[in-house]
Amino acid sequence: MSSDSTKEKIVQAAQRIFVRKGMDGARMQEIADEAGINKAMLHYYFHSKDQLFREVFYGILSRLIPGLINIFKGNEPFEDKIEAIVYEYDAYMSKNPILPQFVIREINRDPEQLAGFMTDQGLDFLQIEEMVDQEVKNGKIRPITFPHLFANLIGMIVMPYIGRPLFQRKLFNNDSEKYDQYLLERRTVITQFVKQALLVK
Amino acid sequence: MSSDSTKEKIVQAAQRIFVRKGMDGARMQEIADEAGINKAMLHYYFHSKDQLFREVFYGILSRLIPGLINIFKGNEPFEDKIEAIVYEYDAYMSKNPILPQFVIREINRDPEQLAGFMTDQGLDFLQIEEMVDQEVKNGKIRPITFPHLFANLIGMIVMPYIGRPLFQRKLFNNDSEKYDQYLLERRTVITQFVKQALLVK
DNA sequence: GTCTATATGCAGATAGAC
DNA sequence: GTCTATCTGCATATAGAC
Repeated sequence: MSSDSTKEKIVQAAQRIFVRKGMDGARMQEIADEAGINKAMLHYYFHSKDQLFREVFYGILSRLIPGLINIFKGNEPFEDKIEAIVYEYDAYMSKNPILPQFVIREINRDPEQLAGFMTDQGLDFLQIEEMVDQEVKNGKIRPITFPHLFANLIGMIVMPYIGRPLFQRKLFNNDSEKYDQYLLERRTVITQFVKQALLVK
Repeated sequence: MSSDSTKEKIVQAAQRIFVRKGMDGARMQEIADEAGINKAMLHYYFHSKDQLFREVFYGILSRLIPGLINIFKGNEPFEDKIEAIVYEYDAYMSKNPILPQFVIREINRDPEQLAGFMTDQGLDFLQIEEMVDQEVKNGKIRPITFPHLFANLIGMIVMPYIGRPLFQRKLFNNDSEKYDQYLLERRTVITQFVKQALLVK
């Protein structure tokens, strides 16, 4: 149907523009141009810019979360889960480099809704918390609580994407290819780092 | 002089408002109200909102950087430096919780200027890079390059501040006091985590 | 459903009196 | 230096013809 395809074109275009410019920097006109349609059509399909943004944002997010949940629910040993999480998350971000910015914006704009969305998606932190506690109790990893482990992991994964424009300049002479290489390295580096910090020999 | 004190009042007010709402969320009117003066005065002392923001932002930043540099330049063993960095940085952020958001915004708005500012302040990453390489070469710490160590450290420190509205909800039942407690804990947790990951026994 | 043209509203910036 | 009043521009949003 032609209506569906127009809506789809809009979403695709909005994704690209939002990814390139972020929510604030993006202009509805730009998105319309990118989609090859008229600005008014955006409002026909999505009442407001904010709604369009959220549609795109939660679309991207909802394609990430199930993978993470599956990893948590698996029966692999803890260290393998860590590795899988890092790889899954990082690979997804390399395809959607603006995702952290999206999340940060949404965290501050409407944390209630974001939290609710995660719950709806089946992301249950309490469950994971217990899992981590168990690992500690069983002497598999050094004592740490989930909130700390979580902040450590996400922080390490996300930081080079958030900081890229600065880091690339200050640390890699603004060499974009070297930075991409660096990003790839981080998967193993982070995994190693966490294992060394947590695994009891 | 009354002119100086007005300018100072503006900066103070802007700091509070920017900290509370971020650059985009802040309104010039709000800042004027907070300062108890007229909106036009803002433009008298600072030509534009952007300039005011940068004045505040770089003001806050310039009070952080010297402390960090001093730590790097000291002769303490590596692990003590890590600990000192974490404490210094984190303590500063607990007083300026919006700082990470400021930095993120500026990183994306004008990374060139930010990079230049850091250089002006005497923050030389190359120098630190060599220091880390030396520690590795001397077998004091496990192999890691500075860019990786840097991203790991900053990421872990900064993440709970960036993610607070979400983390507090999902991990601490929205209990603000518990979250403050958690933030305090992180200083020792991060230090421990990094030491365990890097120090060779 | 799709377009052109226009309205709305806001926030930053300026003019100009005192 | 400080104010009131006003302008400007832009970006979102809508009206209405086809």
